[in-house]
Amino acid sequence: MENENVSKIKDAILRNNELFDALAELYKVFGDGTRVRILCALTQSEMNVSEISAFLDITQSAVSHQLRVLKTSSLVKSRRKGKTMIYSLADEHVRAIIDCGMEHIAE
Amino acid sequence: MENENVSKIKDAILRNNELFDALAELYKVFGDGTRVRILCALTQSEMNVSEISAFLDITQSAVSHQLRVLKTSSLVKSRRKGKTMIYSLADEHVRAIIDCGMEHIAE
DNA sequence: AACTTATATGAATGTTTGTTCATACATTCA
DNA sequence: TGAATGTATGAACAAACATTCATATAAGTT
Repeated sequence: MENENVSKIKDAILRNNELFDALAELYKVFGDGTRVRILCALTQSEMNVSEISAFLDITQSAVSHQLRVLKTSSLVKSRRKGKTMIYSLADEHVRAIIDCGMEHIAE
Repeated sequence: MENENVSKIKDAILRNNELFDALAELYKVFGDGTRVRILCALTQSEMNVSEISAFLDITQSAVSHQLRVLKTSSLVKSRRKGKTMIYSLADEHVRAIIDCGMEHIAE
């Protein structure tokens, strides 16, 4: 009986579309080569836009567009330094998520 | 000097597009509400296609299509049981990746 | 064998998405 | 202030993708 209730709660959670959409949205951000590269680059050290662009050999415009996506998703943060904008990982979760995926690939 | 070499190696790794594309491909699979729901459902117990379809209220066809994607990505496995096909998570990494994302959302 | 149930699949369609190009905005420097 | 550098952004275009519908395949049932 207790078990049955738990099961019903689980069902309710599983049917909670908002939660899963949020989860899917998060992974969707990691689901692009350019963005993953940017995130991994920032794993090493913070960088400004030009540096990211040069380091990964991606157009400045493309980098900017993707940085906006990453910032909207709260995966990176930025601060101004003179003419440049320095980007860095927003928190350690990003690293954790990347590592988690890497482990699966390395299987 | 040692440090410089390490840095160069890191650079080389970071420029390894194949690895990041693989990572992005993996996350791309998680980056869809339907697929995440299916995976989470299978987190509770294995299910056949009809059960998944009914449980999540998604068309049988849509479920089948997405199960194929999940299977191609080695995230689920299947076995036949009479007329039905029973699907289950391929391994524990799937659970780990989902949990990892959940933690970020729950922040 | 014919029928029914369960699942898979192909084509069509509408939507989302990443990049490019051009250009605007912001900051420093002369 | 004007020029130069660094970054952001909007529009346009092509490619990728998820769902639906119709139908095919497969296994059990009578």
